[in-house]
Amino acid sequence: MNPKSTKQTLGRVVKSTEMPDLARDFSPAQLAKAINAKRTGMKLTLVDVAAALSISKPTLVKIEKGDTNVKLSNILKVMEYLGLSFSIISDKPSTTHTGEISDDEWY
Amino acid sequence: MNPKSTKQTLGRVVKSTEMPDLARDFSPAQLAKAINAKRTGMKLTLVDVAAALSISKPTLVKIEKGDTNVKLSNILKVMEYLGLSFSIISDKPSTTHTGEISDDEWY
DNA sequence: TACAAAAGTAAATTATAGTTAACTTATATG
DNA sequence: CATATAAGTTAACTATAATTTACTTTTGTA
Repeated sequence: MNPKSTKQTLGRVVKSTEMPDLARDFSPAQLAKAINAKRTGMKLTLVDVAAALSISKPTLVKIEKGDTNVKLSNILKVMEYLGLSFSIISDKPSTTHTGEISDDEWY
Repeated sequence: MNPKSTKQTLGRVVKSTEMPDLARDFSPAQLAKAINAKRTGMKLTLVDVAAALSISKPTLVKIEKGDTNVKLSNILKVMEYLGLSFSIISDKPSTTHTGEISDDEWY
C-alpha cells in the first residue's frame, strides 16, 4: 500500500515522477529525484540538457542516479538550468540571536 | 563603511569569521564561508578535519576557497562532519497545492 | 621578537571523473 | 506490431581531481 510512485489526490490517482518534498532532510537520492522530476516535468530529454550544458549524457545520468562522485560544478550547472538551488542549513538551530554575539558562539 | 569582515552589534564590534546568513540565495562562495566559519568556530584545524575524514588538506582548502571542481562526496563529508546540510529549493515557489495535481504542472 | 602551530601553496604522481561512440533496453505512438 | 525516440549501459580513452611531501607564509602567544 501507498507505493511512492503513485498518489491519491481527491480521488484521482496521479502516476509520477513527482516532485519530492523539498522540506525533508537532504540526501543525495533526494537531490537526484528533484533533478529528474524537474527535467521530466519540463519535458526535456537527457540529451537536451546535456547538450545545453556541454556535459555528457553519462554524467547527467550519474547525477540523476544520486551518484555523489561527480564534480559539484556539474551538479550546479544542471540545477541552475532547471531552476533548482540549495540553501545551507546549520544543525544547531542558529539561535536567532538578538543580543550579544561573542566571537565564536554562533555554531 | 560596513566592510563584510566586521559587524556592529549593540555597540560591540565583532571581528569574524562570522556565520554567513544562511537564508541568502546559494553561492559556492557562501558555502565555502559557512564551512570555514563552522570549522574555525569549532576550533578545528584543517589537519584535524582532513584526518578525521580521510581527505587531504589541499582538497579541504579547495572546498573552503569555494572551488567547485571538487567531488560532491567530499563536500558532503565535510558538511556532515561540521553539522551542515543542504535543503533543495525550487525556483517557482512550489504553489503549495491543496487541490488538484495535474501530472506535470508542479514545476 | 622568537617560537610554534596552523594556514596555505606547489610540484610530481596516482586515482578517477568525464568524454565519446556504439550499443541495448524501454516507452511511446502511428 | 513496427518504428522512433528517449533512457540507460559499456568500454576505451582523456582530462583532471585528489594525494603526498615538502616548503612558505601567516597568526597567535610566551
